[in-house]
Amino acid sequence: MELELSLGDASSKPFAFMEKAHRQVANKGLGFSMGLGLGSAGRDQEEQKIHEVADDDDDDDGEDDEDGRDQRPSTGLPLQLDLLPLAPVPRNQASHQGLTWPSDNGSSEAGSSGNVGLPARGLDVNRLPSTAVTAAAGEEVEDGAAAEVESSPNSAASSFQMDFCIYRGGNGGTKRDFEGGEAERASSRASDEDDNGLTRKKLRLSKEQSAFLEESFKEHNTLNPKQKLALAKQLNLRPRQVEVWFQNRRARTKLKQTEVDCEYLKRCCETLTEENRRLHKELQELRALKTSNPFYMQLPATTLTMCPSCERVAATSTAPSAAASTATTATDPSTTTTANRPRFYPFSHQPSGAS
DNA sequence: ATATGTTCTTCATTTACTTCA
DNA sequence: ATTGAAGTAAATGAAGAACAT
Repeated sequence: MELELSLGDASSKPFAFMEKAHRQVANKGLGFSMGLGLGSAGRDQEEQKIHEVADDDDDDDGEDDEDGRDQRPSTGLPLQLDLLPLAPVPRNQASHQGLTWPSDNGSSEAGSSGNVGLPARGLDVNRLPSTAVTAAAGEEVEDGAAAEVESSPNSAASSFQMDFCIYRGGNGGTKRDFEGGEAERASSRASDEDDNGLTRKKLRLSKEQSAFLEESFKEHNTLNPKQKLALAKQLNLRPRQVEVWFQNRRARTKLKQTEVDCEYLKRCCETLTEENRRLHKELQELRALKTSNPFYMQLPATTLTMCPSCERVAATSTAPSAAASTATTATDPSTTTTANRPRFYPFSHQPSGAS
């Protein structure tokens, strides 16, 4: 039995303790290992682990690796519902997880999937009317890529774009209905932006836009530039909005994971407390045994040892003479205790390999 | 090898907006 | 109908890493 609480430096060997724990569990079901890495190491994997299952099937196709930076082998991390931050993932790590994202050829593929049965109603709450967009194109100083999208030949007429118009529709339960409120809000936003660029207007994404982004996020939690542009085009958003949405989404995922981690650690703490209580009790019993048996009184030290064969824990002790001789010659007690000292095994058998 | 600039990411924070009492 | 607190999520800016030159 081994109690291991690892704090920090989870990046050095991320799964060492997990392997140990799994071995022990497999052996006798008594192993308990707990790893806790604190710090920034491996924060990226939290999200990745969450989606690893979904992404596993796609790891090989690599259709999104055209820009070269995203080409890297699969990490092959084991699927674990553990809470252990892993080693840091290289940038754009998620890109290799292989989603079938739009490529250069006009993104019609993604567009067809992107339509997801949503009706095109020709009003976008997050975009100015096409004429206004044209007029305001010069004002898009925030994101040069947005202008690129707008000016792209592919974007002309937006035959494949999703046109979102429902503002938190359905049971989202806003007080405003679409027919009146949305058009008004959209136009009012446009006028606000036109009035002064200083007032930051937060553009609420529609339910459909959020759902589509959510689906995309399930496939990948990060975007490469092409994916970002394609998504933006599909959703009729600025690329910067898509990027920000993914950033915030990753933050939410991490926050949720942190909550789960806290819950898990709480349970682990309770378990360890209970284990500690049990070990204290066991220690008291052993001390009582020691005082009641004069044989043990002559031994210089009593330690708990696990039998390598049966892995039962028992008290072992060194013989006085042997202990004295090693004490005079040994430079490193930790190495001499097991290597040189004759051992007393209180088990019913002699463990294999024991001298 | 080193310095510099660019791009991208995460993180903490701000702020617009919604919901509810 | 109004208001203010609380919650949510979009947006911002700083800092750092990776990469190219």
